Amino acid sequence: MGSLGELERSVMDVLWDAGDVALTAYDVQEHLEREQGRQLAATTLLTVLSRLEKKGFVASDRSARPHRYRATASRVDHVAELMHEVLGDAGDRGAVLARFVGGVTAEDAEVLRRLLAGAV
Amino acid sequence: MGSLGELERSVMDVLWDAGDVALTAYDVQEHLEREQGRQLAATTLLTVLSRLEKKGFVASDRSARPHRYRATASRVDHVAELMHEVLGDAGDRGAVLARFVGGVTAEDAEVLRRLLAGAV
DNA sequence: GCAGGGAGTCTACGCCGTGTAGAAGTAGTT
DNA sequence: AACTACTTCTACACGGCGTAGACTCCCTGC
Repeated sequence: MGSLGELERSVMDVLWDAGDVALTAYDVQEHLEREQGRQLAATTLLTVLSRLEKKGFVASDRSARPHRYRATASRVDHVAELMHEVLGDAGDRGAVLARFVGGVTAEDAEVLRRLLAGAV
Repeated sequence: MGSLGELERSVMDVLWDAGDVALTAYDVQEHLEREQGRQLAATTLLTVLSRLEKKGFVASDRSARPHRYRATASRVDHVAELMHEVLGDAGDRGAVLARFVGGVTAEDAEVLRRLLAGAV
């Protein structure tokens, strides 16, 4: 579906790093300030979080007074899904996989081998 | 690097399908008309081709009078690279690969197994 | 060598997504 | 009821992309 802008991605990173803990917009604001030295108005984060929610990337708990937000999927899930999406409109899947595997590090190849072995 | 818009992607598809044959803007125009029923001005295609060239997706031969354009990389290369790019900013590569492999079809898994076996 | 015409580039415009935030509204606390 | 913390609404600028007209250039035939 929708892709992520640069600030949106930063916000998602904060939420993803928080794991299952739902954060408030102010938490996110603080994290960005601390980790990136980026000073943003609270309303900016609220807006971004709303947009992310509309896109389905975050869910919110509006019963808590400072609303709390959490990512709907983990970063791992998100990235893996992106990979599938990309592979999806590839044409020749086999060829793409070959090229993909060809460019992968030795460790990654080993990981893949193990994963595929388990699935027999 | 840069991503592709919707028309840009269509144009790339035409070029990719053409393989090594370099096409003119008018060829592309005709293909889009025929395959998608999409009527576009020639200048539109010229503009898009220029932008694609600036982004590095196509190369042009300007000695031929109707300039000829070809894709710099195959679709397969492009898609595989995208997959690597995505995997790149993943955080936990192993976890992503696991999730990725988990969602792959049986045939794809078989293909991967074969590819990885060969690389031993 | 010059005119005509096909082809390419320049410029432009509208739309939409995104970053950014103030103003205005709402609700909980005292 | 008022104060205040929080949220939503509205807004604006900017850049990418779809789209193409206007303008320019260069080759070919006379």
